Amino acid sequence: MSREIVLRAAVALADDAGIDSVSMRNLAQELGVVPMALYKHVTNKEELLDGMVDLIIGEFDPPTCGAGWKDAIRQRILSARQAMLRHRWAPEVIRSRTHATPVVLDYLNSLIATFRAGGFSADLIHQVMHALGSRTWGFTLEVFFTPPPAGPDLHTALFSQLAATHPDVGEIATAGFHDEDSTVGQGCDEEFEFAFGLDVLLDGFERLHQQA
Amino acid sequence: MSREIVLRAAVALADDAGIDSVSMRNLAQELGVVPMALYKHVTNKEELLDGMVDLIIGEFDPPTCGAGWKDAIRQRILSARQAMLRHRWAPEVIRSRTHATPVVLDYLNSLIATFRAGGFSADLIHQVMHALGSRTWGFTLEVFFTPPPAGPDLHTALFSQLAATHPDVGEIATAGFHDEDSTVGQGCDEEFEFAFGLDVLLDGFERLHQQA
DNA sequence: ACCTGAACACCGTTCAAGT
DNA sequence: ACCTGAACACCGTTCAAGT
Repeated sequence: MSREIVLRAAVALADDAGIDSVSMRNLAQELGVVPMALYKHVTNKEELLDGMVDLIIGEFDPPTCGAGWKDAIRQRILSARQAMLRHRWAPEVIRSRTHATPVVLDYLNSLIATFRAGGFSADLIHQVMHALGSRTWGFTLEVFFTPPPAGPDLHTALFSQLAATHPDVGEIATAGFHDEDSTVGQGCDEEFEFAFGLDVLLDGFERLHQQA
Repeated sequence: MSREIVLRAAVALADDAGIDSVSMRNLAQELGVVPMALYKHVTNKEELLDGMVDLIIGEFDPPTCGAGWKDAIRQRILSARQAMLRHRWAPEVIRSRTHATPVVLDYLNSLIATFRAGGFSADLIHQVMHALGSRTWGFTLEVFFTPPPAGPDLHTALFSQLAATHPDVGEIATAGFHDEDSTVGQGCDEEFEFAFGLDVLLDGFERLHQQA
């Protein structure tokens, strides 16, 4: 029993059974231990979640050397996105963090260093980091676009209802499908959407940097 | 006692005492009613939160006619941001929604209609809505950049510690301050940051639209 | 038929009692 | 000194009993 073991068990539990089942009581039971025993390795639940995020950041690709700032940032952020896909609970936990751990600061530092190596001014880096927002962590907030977990038939029913009441929303929701065989309402290519938004921002940053 | 009264009381309670104090039990007590009485007007807590979001969307400016798509979208989203500033709990609640209510769909519809009136293709509108992400709701996810609620002296202490361990993060965090008198670590002009990121995206959308 | 209190199945965390 | 079980102060929601 160490902090490391507790954190890894928490990540495994979240991967398997979802983040809702990561309670102090449940995690303790998973480890065959009394709930209060966890508080020896973690001062409270917030610190447990901080530690889980640290482990996930550890899965991000290290910064690539030699490439320009744009490719380096792009690749780094896309690798962060892969980590989010492996741990679907991670975006929700990351958003709920208020405290930056040393591991978080190291990651931010390495992104900043990449922009700096590309000749960006401190002021522009500041704006750029804000503009990227949660994209630095490999996800964006897709509010209300996330389809509810349901069977494909219920899904189709919900979509026809949507198409009837809000035809424009229905058309836009299905536009840009890259898989022609995809069922109606099955969802679009999230990888493509993510990269699209990222590239609009990175291209904008490049233009602003060249103007300065 | 009507659904309207329950929802307005919930919004008022969240404004005054924070979203954490909006529990079914607490809200019922605020209304001088037994907890189970709320379930007459709202089927569960999720629906209560849905209704609260609907009320906040009702505070967004109506679409402006006559202007181009870019100004119209920009003004609409900045007005959404003002609503978020009046109800600081709203971003957290909006992010947690999985279900789009009719009010939400109407709002999305009106944004889509604005892009369509500007001549955007359905495919481009699809990408553009994804790229905007939570910005359509007047906020972005500023993970780990939100300063913890603390007195200004504790704040300065935390910042000097940050500057010692991660000087680059410290410099970038304070770069681009627009108020020269602002205390170290007091935070930057959030209004400016938000508009900056929004404009990088809108400019990118304009360029892509003109190329097509 | 409607309303409502107690109860159920949970939380995170405190704290005193036991070893 | 260390560990731990019971207890505290909460949740959202169910459900049966009372009117």
